[in-house]
Amino acid sequence: MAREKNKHDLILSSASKVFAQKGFHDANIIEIAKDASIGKGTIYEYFDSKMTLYIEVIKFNMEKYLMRIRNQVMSKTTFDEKLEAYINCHTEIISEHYQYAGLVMNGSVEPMFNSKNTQETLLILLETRDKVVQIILDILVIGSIEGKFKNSHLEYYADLFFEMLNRSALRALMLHHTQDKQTLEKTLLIQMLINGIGH
Amino acid sequence: MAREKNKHDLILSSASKVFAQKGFHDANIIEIAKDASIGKGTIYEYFDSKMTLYIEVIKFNMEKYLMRIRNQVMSKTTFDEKLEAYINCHTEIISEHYQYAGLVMNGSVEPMFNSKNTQETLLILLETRDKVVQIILDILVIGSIEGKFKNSHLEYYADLFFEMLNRSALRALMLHHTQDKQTLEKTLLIQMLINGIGH
Amino acid sequence: MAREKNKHDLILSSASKVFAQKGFHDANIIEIAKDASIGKGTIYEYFDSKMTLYIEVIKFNMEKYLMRIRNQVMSKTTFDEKLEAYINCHTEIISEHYQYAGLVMNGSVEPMFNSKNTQETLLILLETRDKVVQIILDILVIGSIEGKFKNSHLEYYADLFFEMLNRSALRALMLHHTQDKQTLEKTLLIQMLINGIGH
Amino acid sequence: MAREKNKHDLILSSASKVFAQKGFHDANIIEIAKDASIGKGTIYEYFDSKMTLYIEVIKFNMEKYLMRIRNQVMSKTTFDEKLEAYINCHTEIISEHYQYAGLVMNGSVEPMFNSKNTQETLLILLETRDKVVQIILDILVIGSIEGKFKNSHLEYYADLFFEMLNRSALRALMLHHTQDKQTLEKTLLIQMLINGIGH
DNA sequence: GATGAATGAGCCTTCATTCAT
DNA sequence: GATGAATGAAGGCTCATTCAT
Repeated sequence: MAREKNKHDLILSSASKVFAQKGFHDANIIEIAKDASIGKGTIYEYFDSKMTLYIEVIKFNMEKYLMRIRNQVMSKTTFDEKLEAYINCHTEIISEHYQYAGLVMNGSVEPMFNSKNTQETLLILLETRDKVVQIILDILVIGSIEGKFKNSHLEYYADLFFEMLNRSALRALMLHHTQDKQTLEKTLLIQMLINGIGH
Repeated sequence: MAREKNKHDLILSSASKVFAQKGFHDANIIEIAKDASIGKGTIYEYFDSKMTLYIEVIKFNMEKYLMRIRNQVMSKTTFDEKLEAYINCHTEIISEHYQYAGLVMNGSVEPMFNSKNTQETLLILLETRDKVVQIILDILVIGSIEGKFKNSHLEYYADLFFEMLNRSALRALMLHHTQDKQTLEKTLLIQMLINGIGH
Repeated sequence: MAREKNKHDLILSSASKVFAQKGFHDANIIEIAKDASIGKGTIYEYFDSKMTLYIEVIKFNMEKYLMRIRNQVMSKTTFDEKLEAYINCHTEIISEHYQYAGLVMNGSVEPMFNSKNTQETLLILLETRDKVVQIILDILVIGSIEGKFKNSHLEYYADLFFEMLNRSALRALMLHHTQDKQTLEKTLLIQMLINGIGH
Repeated sequence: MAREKNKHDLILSSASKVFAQKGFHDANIIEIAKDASIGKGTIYEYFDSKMTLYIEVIKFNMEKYLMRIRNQVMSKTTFDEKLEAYINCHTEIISEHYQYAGLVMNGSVEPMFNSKNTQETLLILLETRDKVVQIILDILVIGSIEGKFKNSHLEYYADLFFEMLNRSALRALMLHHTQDKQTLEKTLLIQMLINGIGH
């Protein structure tokens, strides 16, 4: 788990792993410390509290998630390529860290409902969500320019696409779909999004 | 809170309320007992543990949720009516108990990831989900019979409809959409599902 | 340690003992619980926190201390008898619980200097001190009536008597004076207070 | 804070300040280090432990306290002058470092009652006390030579004078007496000590 | 010698669960 | 059956102390 990072990121990485496996409450500081092969106290040298650490973990993962999506999508040029890049990238991320990627969609965080800390975390999630939706909107605009579909309510559709693509990926993971089934679903999904189920 | 229920259901009802407000970990047995105006110990006469109670609460709510959806949808006959009935009913339920209704979609439960208890709970959620998807499939079949769209991959589309309709409702709630915006989105959503964004 | 008290007073009694031996910081809840032969958690059924318990212990002891002094002094009638009763009673109390009796004089409490809690505790100590000084003043007034000395600045002398009598008792204890030496000192002290060292 | 001291005394000085403000337990090594503008580890180059440092601080202050008293008293010649010098000097010291000066009288140290360390500290306090009492005894002997009062039990009275003069000063500080009230009390106290309250 | 990052023992407090009444 | 007093395991966090640099 270690490699050559600084302690701060090492802790973040272990915390990310443990929080993902156990959730905020069932994760405990000792386990995170053990995973990072450091002492309990060291965590408190870098983070004020368990809650703070949790928030930082979320920020950390959202950052990584956004970066990866952006890089993949930007490396393509056409609507079809970009959309596929997005879907593939997202599916990958979800299968690696599905807890955190899922957070963007669920828009909910486990600990301390309605507390200030939760509000801060929610804000991060919503901001990340907005940024991803913007990426999809950019893709849709390209599709529109390519004449794939007409250009109305694209903001709304970007939102919906986001939900559906994510849901589809997450569900595939949870229901342990085969590779074939996933590919079929992906095709059907895109076809339906563009043409509706009427065609 | 009580009226004339038996203690078992009274506890279930209070627990449902408190778990929804606080989540599994932040909810206390004592608070549930107070809400039900009974003694702490009494809860253990009816439920083995906090975890068991939580699972029962989920079962209880899934049952209620399914029942309500079924009743509403069955009371209508055409595709349009049934779909609208489904959407309205679901939106209502979500705004009343969005924590629990949300569970069906998130397919995740807070406490003790990967434990036996969680597996049991997940099973309940997946079963409920399957039953709701079946209801939607029934609606789609009627739409297909009505000639609204062709009859292929309907099982898959039912699944997708479910995700999208739920997501849409949940998001409307979370983002505090106005009534007007909700109505517009609902219309756009159905239009897109049937016709795609190309039209 | 137990006898037949209610739990509240049992805890207070054990806490009094342990706090006296170790001071606030070095005393720990577990030891107090063990001394009272109860579980750690039980203490928190009766007291909100370690700090609260500490304050209650002080109140408890001040109460007992005042009561005892009052009873002893009231049971006598002449100046000489009352003064001796006061001295004897105080000496006894100090040798039994010298930490707490000492507090009245030191006017200082160990934990959290300048915090709200400390302020509250200080107030209790000062109030107790005022009440004891009043008892001594009453004794002095009787002495004055008896013609033992003239009646001026008695309030001030009551204050000084208090300090000196207490100090004398406390020092005797700390320096492990013999009974004889204590008796001699007591006599000398009273003599000096009344006649000064000039006679 | 530093000026030109060696590190050892610099630490002692900062520790003295912080211990006085917070008490032994609530004072942190890190705070002492910050006050001295040095690293935490450096303290352990000069002192074995927090406890050792605390003891050294007490020794340090007792030394300073004795020195000052001695210098002031020696600079005078008559009983009246010496006594006043003592009182004034002590009052000054107490208002500057009342925590430490108070220790001599209280004869108690906060941390670890009954431990070996505390015993060592107590010894220092008692030795200091003895030395101060000796100073007062010297003053009384001069008074006796001057014919102010007869020469019996002076050792005992020296002890009592010490207690009373100190108490008076400490109480004046704690109860925030005005300058006038302090002067009055000082006069009354000396008068009573010499003549008793009967005159 | 000076430093401060790292450590882990220790402590307060919570809360699910038990059980005598 | 109903209760709530009693319990103690568990966990977050602090801080004196160490030691590699």
